[in-house]
Amino acid sequence: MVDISPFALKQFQSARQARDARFDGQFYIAVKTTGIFCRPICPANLPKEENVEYFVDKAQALQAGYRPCLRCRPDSAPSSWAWKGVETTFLRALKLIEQGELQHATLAELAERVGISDRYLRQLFQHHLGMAPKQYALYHQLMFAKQLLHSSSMSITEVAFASGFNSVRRFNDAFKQVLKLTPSQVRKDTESEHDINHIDLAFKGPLDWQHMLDFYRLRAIEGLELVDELSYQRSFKLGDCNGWFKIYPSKAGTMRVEFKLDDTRQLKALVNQLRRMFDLDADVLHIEQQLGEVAPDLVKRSGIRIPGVWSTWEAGVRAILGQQVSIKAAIGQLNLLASTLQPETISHFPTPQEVGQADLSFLRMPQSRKETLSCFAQFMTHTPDASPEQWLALKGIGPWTINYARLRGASEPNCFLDGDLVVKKMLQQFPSVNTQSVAPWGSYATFHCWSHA
DNA sequence: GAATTCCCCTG
DNA sequence: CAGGTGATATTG
Repeated sequence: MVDISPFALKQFQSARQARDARFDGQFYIAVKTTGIFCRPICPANLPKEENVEYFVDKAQALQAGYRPCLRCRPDSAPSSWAWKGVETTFLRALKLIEQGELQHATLAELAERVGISDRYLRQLFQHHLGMAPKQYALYHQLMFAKQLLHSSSMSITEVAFASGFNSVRRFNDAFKQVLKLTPSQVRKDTESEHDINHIDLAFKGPLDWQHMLDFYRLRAIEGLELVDELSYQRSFKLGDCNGWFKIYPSKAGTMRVEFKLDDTRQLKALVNQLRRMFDLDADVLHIEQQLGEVAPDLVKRSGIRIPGVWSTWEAGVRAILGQQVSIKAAIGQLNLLASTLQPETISHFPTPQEVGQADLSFLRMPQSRKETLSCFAQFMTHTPDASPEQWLALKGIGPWTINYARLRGASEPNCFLDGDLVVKKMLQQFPSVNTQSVAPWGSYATFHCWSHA
């Protein structure tokens, strides 16, 4: 037994009895009679006190010859889905539904995606919400539709399609049944017509919009992105659909998005994209509190979220062009790339196809880097959904490039760029900060480090 | 609602 | 270690 203070022991004992979730991850309970060790929250029968042994680290328990419990999975990493259990499985499904997953996938597919049976998923919804998943999805679509009726100039038909219905009849029926009004009645009630469509995205907690704008401003591509004092705007291509948006804060806790879309059925996809890009779903207060426990002064300004890039492809290109040069130099090349491939007006970031087919000799950088870019473009043309990890196989793409893409392109929450120059410097000032200690919020730790510079 | 799985205890 | 028990999560 490794030494544990009598005080801590007392705590562990009562925490174990109560299955206190607050102690989850802080210690492990090994049962001598079975040779198995568990987390404090394990639902299994409580072992007798005389049969247990406590460990602060799972490695110690392993070392002592115990095997991890199959129910509470003490071996899985904290913050992994397996660790968090059914509660998060449910929340994950909930989020996917809110993102419109059930509009194009079946319940069975959704269930498989979160790793449980459709039967059990239904049961969970009944338990947590008292309604079926499909019902919840329907409510969401209708709320979305209602907002559009108020805030857009789209026709009722367009609104129906934009909110995931495949027939106007069905849309009208469902709308009337739930909201007790017809869509056109709602439309009539809104005061004035808007010449430009908009939609409001809600978020929780602080959001340092200036920090985000500054970040984008420094890296904006001329003609594609425009960052002014209050807003960010850009043109884009979403699948086959061209579009444009402008985003800025409106009332507290709300971002307003003005948009144009060739195909309004892509609106939900755009919304999902923007929520990721501007990190609107992050629980910032929770994250900052956790980071504050690691290093009290690390969080200098509150509300920092991850400024995302439109796609992992774009993030990859930005990372490659940014290898070993200043931000300014990198943007120069990006501008050159975009304006050369689209001489008249830049309607979107160059696609993998466009870059792959282009002769890149006009770029002013080492030949090897051009080859890397070209090679990356070919790769993304054929396997657009490959995860950044798989890029490692490509010549000229290393961990730094990949981590940057994971951080900004995929908006992964736990990418701590400890290889970054600025971050390295900050680590001397914050000795307690490292990849382990800031997990699972490494990405936020990275940005907080940068904000000190 | 039954069956299965998994854990803990005792002999 | 085998056999028995209780409890929970998950499935068909």
